Amino acid sequence: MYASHLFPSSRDVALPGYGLPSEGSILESLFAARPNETLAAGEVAFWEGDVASHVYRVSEGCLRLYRILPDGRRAIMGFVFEGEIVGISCQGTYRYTAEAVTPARLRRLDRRRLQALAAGAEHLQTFLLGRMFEEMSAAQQHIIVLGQLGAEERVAHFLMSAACRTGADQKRPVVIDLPMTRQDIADYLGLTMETVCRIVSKFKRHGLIALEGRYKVVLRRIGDLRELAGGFDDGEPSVERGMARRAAAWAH
Amino acid sequence: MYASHLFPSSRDVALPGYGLPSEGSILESLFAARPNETLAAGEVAFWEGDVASHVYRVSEGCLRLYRILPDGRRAIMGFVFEGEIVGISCQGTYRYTAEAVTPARLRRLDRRRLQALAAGAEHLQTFLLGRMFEEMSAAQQHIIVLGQLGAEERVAHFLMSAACRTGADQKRPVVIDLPMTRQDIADYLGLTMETVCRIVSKFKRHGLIALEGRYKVVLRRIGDLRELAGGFDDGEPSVERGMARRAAAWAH
DNA sequence: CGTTATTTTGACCCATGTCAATACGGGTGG
DNA sequence: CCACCCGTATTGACATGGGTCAAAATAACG
Repeated sequence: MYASHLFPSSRDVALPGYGLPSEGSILESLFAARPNETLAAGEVAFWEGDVASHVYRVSEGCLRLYRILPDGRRAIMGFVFEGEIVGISCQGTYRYTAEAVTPARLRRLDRRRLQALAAGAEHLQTFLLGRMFEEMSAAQQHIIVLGQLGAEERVAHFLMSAACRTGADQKRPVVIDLPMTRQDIADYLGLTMETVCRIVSKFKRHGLIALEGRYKVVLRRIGDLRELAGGFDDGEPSVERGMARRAAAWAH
Repeated sequence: MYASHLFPSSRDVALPGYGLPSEGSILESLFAARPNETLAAGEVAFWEGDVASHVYRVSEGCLRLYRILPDGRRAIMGFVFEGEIVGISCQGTYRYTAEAVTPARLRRLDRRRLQALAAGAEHLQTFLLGRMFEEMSAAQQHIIVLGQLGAEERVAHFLMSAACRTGADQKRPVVIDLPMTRQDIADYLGLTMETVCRIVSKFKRHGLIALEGRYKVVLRRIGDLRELAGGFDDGEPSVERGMARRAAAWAH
């Protein structure tokens, strides 16, 4: 059940979304056998409150996951990209609406069937559980971003997360795709669209990034961005970092 | 109901098919067989980054769960009270430090042993999984509080959460215990101590609450507090609420 | 190409943070 | 049991980050 060691902790735990790459699992073959459904931009895969009957794998495109508060505010809980899975950590009903940012395609697995399969397959069970741990970890990371970081830090962190997710991490100029709107980013980071714009512009002005059209960003000085992001990342704390924190904790 | 990360109570597992009372008591009896260890206020049960070797049940007192950022900021991820369990949703290493707010006592279960037991006990497995879902749900709730709510809303939500957890929810004047310091509350809500103070004072001035000493609050007008909290709670969305959200989503 | 939604920028304001001074409460020792 | 003391909480004055409202610029798409 808690066989964590079996799973290499993924490096991309801090990514803005809840879906994580799923390569290398039997899940892949299960999904591959399902039809590839199409979603136009703005269409909804499932609604918050719906019975969580399926687990989805995005084969193409990008989804936003959000909740609408009673007064109309929208909280984006995450984004899901190609190759990632959504709907695993739901119980009973979905906790957010999943809507296509771009035209998208996805395959769905029946939850009950998946559950039944997992019951007999130790490693599938462990894999799913590992996924939940990752989502939990990502949620905790997001809590820290929203609770502790200022606007610049949040945007920098968002860019870094996107970079990590895109794969290329340390390499110099990384180009990342941000198919979502500024408003989406704002709703995800707990800021306004205008603030996101200003900060992006500022980063550009200072040469940290460059824009290529509306939905592509070149990260030109990743080190500086990481520093701006608060200097913390999402991996398991290394020994030294663990110690550093312990020391910091002692200080007060 | 109102959040619960704050107070992830182990009793109110109200989701259909998960966490039946008897399932909980298995875990209870496992814990009951363990020695009751003592922690002085300020002592640490485990550190962020430590190998997550045990699961703990607080038999008395209150713990704060936190992470320290590289620059010294402290993010409190939650509080744990008597009867509650901590450490279930960790993988490999603990993701936060657990420190006693008050003098506390707790019992620990070896994680590997629990794992082994769960492997043969379907309902124990289900129970543990249900707890993880709850923690996930609570984390998502916290994300919304931090990302979308203003300072007053956050404090109101915090008080409501505490009230729900204390049990009495609808009854008029509810007295709640807040053994943590204002700074703790601030670090939990992503505010400053001063802001928390001002808002508490304001609530008092307006007759929403009354203070009894430093660590007890009387909620005198729960309805108003709930409204201030943003009018949303943590339960499964009801049908109407689901529809309302859907409508709101359509609006744009 | 033109049309329209999205983004960007600007001016202004407010909520919340910061810094600093008191006040309070509760634990301790006499 | 009382009084003192120190850490915590509260309040105040001021600064500022980020929100709001509005206008202008830009890019995506037909």
